[in-house]
Amino acid sequence: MPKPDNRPYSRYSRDAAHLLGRLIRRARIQQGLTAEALAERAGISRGLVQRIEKGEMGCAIGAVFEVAAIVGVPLFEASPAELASRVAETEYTLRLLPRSVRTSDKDVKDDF
Amino acid sequence: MPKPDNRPYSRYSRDAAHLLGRLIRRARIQQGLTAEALAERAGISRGLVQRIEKGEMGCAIGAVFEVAAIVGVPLFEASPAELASRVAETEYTLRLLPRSVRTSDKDVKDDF
DNA sequence: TTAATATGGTCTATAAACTAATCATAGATT
DNA sequence: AATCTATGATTAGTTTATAGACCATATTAA
Repeated sequence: MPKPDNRPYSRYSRDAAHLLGRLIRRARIQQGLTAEALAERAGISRGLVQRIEKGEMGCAIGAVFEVAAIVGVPLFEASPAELASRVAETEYTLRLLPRSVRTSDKDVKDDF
Repeated sequence: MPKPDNRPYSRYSRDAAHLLGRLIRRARIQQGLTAEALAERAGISRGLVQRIEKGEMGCAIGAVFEVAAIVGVPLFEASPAELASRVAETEYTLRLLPRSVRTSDKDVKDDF
């Protein structure tokens, strides 16, 4: 089951997708860009742009991020250089961690 | 064409997806969570968790954001409350903008 | 008000994601 | 070193997203 749209999504992830969609839409309109024009630049259909701007959970993250990049919505509040830097940094700390996890269940830490 | 993985993605969007995947993987391992255990909690398959952690562009944004939320990777560097606040704020400024865009092509502003 | 067009919605065909199962390997624990 | 298990990868089958065309409506500009 590929996670149908009526199933359990947390409010946090839904809010995040929704916010991203609205930020994209706002940026597009502020730049006087047509939904169709944006779709062309991103190499996707106008219908997909609409779904992205609505924050639908089924859209491919590649399409969403690409559109965001085109209209200038920053991802991770980071510039291109900062993004690359964080990728490298995360890649490094990841190498210091165990590559496999022992027990199946442990403590959860979703507080932030 | 739903944007096949060999096609033109900007470096920025690819870096963003890649970073998110690695952040998720790091958080999961730090919490001693098995890929399978994480998949169960998110209601998706283990294979999808693997693809998400690799930063593949075809994954549904809902699945990616949900997994991120579960392991505690902040989206938009924001807490749940901040996220909701930004949604409302964006929704508001969006209402002040024209609902439809006139000309097809205008100036692009992807500098940040 | 009228004309032009951007948007929103719906439909069908196609491409792709996703699941589930399996296998091989690497890693961790005793 | 030996055992147990998590991970990585592959395959086939199912479900879904996406493209593309279309129509109706709303919005903008003249």
